Amino acid sequence: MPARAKEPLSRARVLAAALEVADAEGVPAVTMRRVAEVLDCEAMSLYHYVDKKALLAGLTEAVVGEIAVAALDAPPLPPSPAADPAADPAGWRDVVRRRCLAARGVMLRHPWAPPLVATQPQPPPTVYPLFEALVATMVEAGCGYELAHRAIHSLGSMLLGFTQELFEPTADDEGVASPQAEAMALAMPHLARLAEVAVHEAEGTIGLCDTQAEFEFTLGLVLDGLEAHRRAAAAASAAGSASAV
Amino acid sequence: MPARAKEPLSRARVLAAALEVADAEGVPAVTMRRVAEVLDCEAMSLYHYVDKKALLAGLTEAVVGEIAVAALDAPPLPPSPAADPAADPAGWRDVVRRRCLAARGVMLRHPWAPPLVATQPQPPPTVYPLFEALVATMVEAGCGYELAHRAIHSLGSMLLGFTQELFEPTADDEGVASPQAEAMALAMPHLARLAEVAVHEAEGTIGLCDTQAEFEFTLGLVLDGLEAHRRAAAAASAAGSASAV
DNA sequence: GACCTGAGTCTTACGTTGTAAGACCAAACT
DNA sequence: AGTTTGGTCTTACAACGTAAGACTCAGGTC
Repeated sequence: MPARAKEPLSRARVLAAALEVADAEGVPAVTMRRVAEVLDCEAMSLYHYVDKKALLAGLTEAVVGEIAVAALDAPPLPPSPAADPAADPAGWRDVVRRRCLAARGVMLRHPWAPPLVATQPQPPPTVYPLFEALVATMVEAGCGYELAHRAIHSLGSMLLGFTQELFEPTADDEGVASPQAEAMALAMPHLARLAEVAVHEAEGTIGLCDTQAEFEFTLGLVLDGLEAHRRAAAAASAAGSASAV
Repeated sequence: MPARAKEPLSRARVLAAALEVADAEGVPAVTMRRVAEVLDCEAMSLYHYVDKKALLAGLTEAVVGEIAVAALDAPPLPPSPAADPAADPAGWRDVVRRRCLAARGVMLRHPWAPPLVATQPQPPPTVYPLFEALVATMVEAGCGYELAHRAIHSLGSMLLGFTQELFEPTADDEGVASPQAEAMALAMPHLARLAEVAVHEAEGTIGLCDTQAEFEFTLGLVLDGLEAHRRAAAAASAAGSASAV
């Protein structure tokens, strides 16, 4: 599908082409020549806009930007008439949760993204609007800046880490158990039992692990933990001001 | 430091050389020729043991194996005389916590590892002993297999994700604020405020974010959440068996 | 002894990658 | 007209992964 109508090159067009290649053929296929081919020009022409490093950095910028807009579009807070800060102490969790799920949705559409992001020396500036929104939500809900800061770290790392199927025993279970598999099961009784249980439970889902469910579970853990911290801090500060009165 | 006394090649020696190169010069430097140079032989000689893909897979296997032994060595459970299952309901958290911290320690010694692991199609078999130990600890403490399963996912993803400084504003703060930085601060008041607070707090630590502290905080969040689930499940099953009596 | 065999290593060679150097070209100024 | 200049293309090169096959040499067989 190359050969557009020869509109002029630009950094944006180069990055778009790179994204196209990455989505269709994976990051290793993103070479200067391949991208040039998509743009119907020569590889060396791209160097006026990016070299290889900048190309990958731009690609990162693009996905992260996509994540940011998806997360920001997700939930502009339900009606909330004349919202009083600290009036809706629990609602912030739903807002943050939905933003995280939206972000994860984008990651799933670009499964090559997490390792790419992880190799970049700097996070792209396109995350900042999302950070700002998350911090705003949390601070307005009565979490302090420290807690918001930690939340960013926790949630960001979750998002980066929750790509791979750390488990997934190659989907060749319940068939003829190979001798080595049997030996392993003997050596690791708990894992073997776990696999059985998981298989029993997984009736409906594809594969052994429902990664989406795992993600949502961990997300819930983290959000509940943050909320507990918020409440504790709020109680402490209330007690403090009460004793001051 | 090449030119060993010409002991014969072997898969193990090739992998050790690759690890050496990766630690000293990063993953991109791990080329067939570079590894061969360390082993004082020709690149093509390596192909009897690994090709490039297998080399990187073996490297992954090596780090993950290192993680597993470090985590397993960490805490063989404090004395615990004649331990009664479900007698020490909270102690499991410390065991798991120390294992996770040990695992992270290894990751920090090989900062190139997370993106490598994330690009591997399968997790290396060297994780399984660690998984087994973690599941054993949790199950014996009264967590069910489902909860142990989720814990593996949560903790594994944390470990993978918590590498990068998602934040770290290039360490050029408090100097002459560039006009663009000022514009950004205006557009993102909460982030600007957060940065101020973080700087104030970070007196002692290096950089803006104390990633180790963030990791430990999130780890605590997750472990506490898991413990809450364990307790809830234990209470429910106790009530169930009580009503059955 | 001579001979073969096969695992392990090395030589050579090819296609692909990123990119330096500079040629080329059209549009914009002087 | 001539000159400048920003953008594109040609050519070329070093480094990469690896296919093909030649070499080396310890071990077994006659």
